[in-house]
Amino acid sequence: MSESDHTKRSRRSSGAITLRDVAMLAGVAPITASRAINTPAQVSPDVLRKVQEAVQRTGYVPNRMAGGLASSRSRLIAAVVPSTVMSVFMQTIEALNDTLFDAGYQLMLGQSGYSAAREETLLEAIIGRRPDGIFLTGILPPGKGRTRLLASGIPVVETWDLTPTPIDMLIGFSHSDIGRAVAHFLIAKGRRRFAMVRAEDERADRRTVAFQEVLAQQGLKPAEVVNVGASRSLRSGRDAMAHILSHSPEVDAIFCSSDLLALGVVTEARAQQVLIPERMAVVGFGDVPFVADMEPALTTVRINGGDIGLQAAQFLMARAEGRTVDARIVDVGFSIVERAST
Amino acid sequence: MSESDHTKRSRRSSGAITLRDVAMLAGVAPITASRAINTPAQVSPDVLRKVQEAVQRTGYVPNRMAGGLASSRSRLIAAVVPSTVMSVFMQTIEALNDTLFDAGYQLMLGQSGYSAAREETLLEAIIGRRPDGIFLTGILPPGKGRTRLLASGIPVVETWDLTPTPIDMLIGFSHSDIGRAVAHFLIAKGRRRFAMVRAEDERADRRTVAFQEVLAQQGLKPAEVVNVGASRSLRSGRDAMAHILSHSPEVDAIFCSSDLLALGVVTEARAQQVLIPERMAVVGFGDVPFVADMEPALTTVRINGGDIGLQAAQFLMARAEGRTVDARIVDVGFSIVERAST
DNA sequence: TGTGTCAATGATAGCGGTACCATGACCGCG
DNA sequence: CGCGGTCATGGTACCGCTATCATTGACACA
Repeated sequence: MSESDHTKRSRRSSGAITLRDVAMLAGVAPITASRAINTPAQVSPDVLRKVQEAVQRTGYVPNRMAGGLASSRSRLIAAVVPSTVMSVFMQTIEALNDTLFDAGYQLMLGQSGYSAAREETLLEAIIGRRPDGIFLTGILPPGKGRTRLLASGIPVVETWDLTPTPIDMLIGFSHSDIGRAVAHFLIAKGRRRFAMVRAEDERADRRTVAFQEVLAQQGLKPAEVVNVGASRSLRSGRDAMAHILSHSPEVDAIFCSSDLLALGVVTEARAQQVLIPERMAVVGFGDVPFVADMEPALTTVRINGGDIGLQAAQFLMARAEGRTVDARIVDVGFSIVERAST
Repeated sequence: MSESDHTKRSRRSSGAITLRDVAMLAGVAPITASRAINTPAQVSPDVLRKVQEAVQRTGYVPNRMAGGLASSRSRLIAAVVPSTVMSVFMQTIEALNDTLFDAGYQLMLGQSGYSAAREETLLEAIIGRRPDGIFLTGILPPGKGRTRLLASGIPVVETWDLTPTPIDMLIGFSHSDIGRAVAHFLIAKGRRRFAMVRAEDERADRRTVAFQEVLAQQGLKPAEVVNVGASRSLRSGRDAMAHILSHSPEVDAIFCSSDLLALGVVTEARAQQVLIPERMAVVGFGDVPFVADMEPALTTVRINGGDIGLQAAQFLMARAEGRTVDARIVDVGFSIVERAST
């Protein structure tokens, strides 16, 4: 009845409420309290009620680090993205996170910053947490990181790309196909002199190469390529467009490696009174939410980023729970959304 | 010398390499291996070398769940954002993550989705991981979540707002001040009939109220307020602008609650041949990276989001490491960046 | 009445690390 | 030469939870 009738805690204890406290209050063994919380069907209604009451009264929040350590299931999923700001990947991450959260998983986010060295450190940090699954944007090239990941045995989903040799699972689409499809699309529209505005990125590379191949097959001149490097801003798009207009005035169609760059191209075009689509067709990439309502509305390559996130979450959770995933490689495809800029 | 001269592992073991394995290979006790890895200064050069070699050979990655459990330091920081897609907060999150990562911390991301119920569940999930710190965008209103957070004893930083009664630490700015400042700014520019385009959000509320107060003080008519609800898209901005133009044609200045809405307003203006800034001044909020290069460049309220993330990271790490933070409330202020839209 | 089955509960032994304390070697010093 | 102090290393006991196996009692059935 006094304020000090509880046993003294060990010096090492963090002092927080533990399952033991709840069990004591409910008058059951810790393991029974654990069952009442995690698998209520396994305990009697009476015990269940008492434990729930004790949880309420104490404000107990289970320590998931301890639980994870004991059960080898962290209920943590790690995601690696190159960047978070204004990135097409965020729709995927949002869908991933939503799906995971509703199923009781937590998301750990890591930024690789488009740098291989950083990615390696990041992977090590991630593996250290023993997540139940790892989500990667893009494909991990062979190297130490890939080896480590393989050795860790953690389920992995690579996304936003296609390869016959994924680490584990894969949900993506073919960048080469996109390059080809856009080339055919623009040629069918009557365009003949092309330019590309692209960031430094291996996937943009493959779109570029495929795009150029189609031009060559059709006996057209290769596209003028402006590489804006790591700077994926609207400004870079504007600068690239200014460069194209002054150095290659004959160009009548531009394929950009992101919607933001395309927005820059369109913006510069307007500033210089270049009519879109009359004099210049512009195609973006990503179909981020706002490009449909721009003026002119942007023609772009639509990727269902949310779907990638959703499926990735389901795959990873399935594997975390011991189920098998049969379709390990999923091609979600893409579509060219034709709007006013072409 | 054979392939089976190692002791059999317990049935429960995950089978991964543990510190014990490394220690055995190096011929030292586990605790010594631990020291070699975590506090190399405490061991002899000889032992250090042997342990490092063993780590290399085995590909050992420490289990941070176990470490965290034993030391009560998870090296995990949780961040709560309303949304990740096209959000002004992502610059803050990027800076937060970068700073934390370089110091060996990992970021856990949670999306509250602008919903109080979800935020509560989220907080519980977060506390269960025993992070060393929690980053919140916005201020947590009194309620169960706040109580729980307080009870958990975990360092908390609230951000992007100001209050005299934070849970713990606070890095932000005054939304009322912004509302007032923008009102004065536009009045000084000669504008007299105002409108506001805003999303449903308590902080936007306070900017609105303060804005209206100034108008009242100056004997001006209250601003027309268009509330776009939860939809923060460019489309909503366009629709709101269309509504204003048809219902309140006398309006000559609009303050938007986000840059994206402002972009919508500007877009609709152009579509309807409404001259900006001649006939209509537009002010945004956030100064996201691309609005400076739009046409016309957007006048907006600049918040140094990166700085908030950086400082928040430093505060949380300081507290996680037992140091004290003296300035618990930091006002990072804001500025009105005047560009071509006013 | 014996016994097999099943549901509910409990005891025990870890999961993989680290805090804490103990030990022994070595050193300098009075 | 004895003593205290420092350094490197090790032993032990946890951190807070769950897997695994054991126990108990109720009940059905022969």
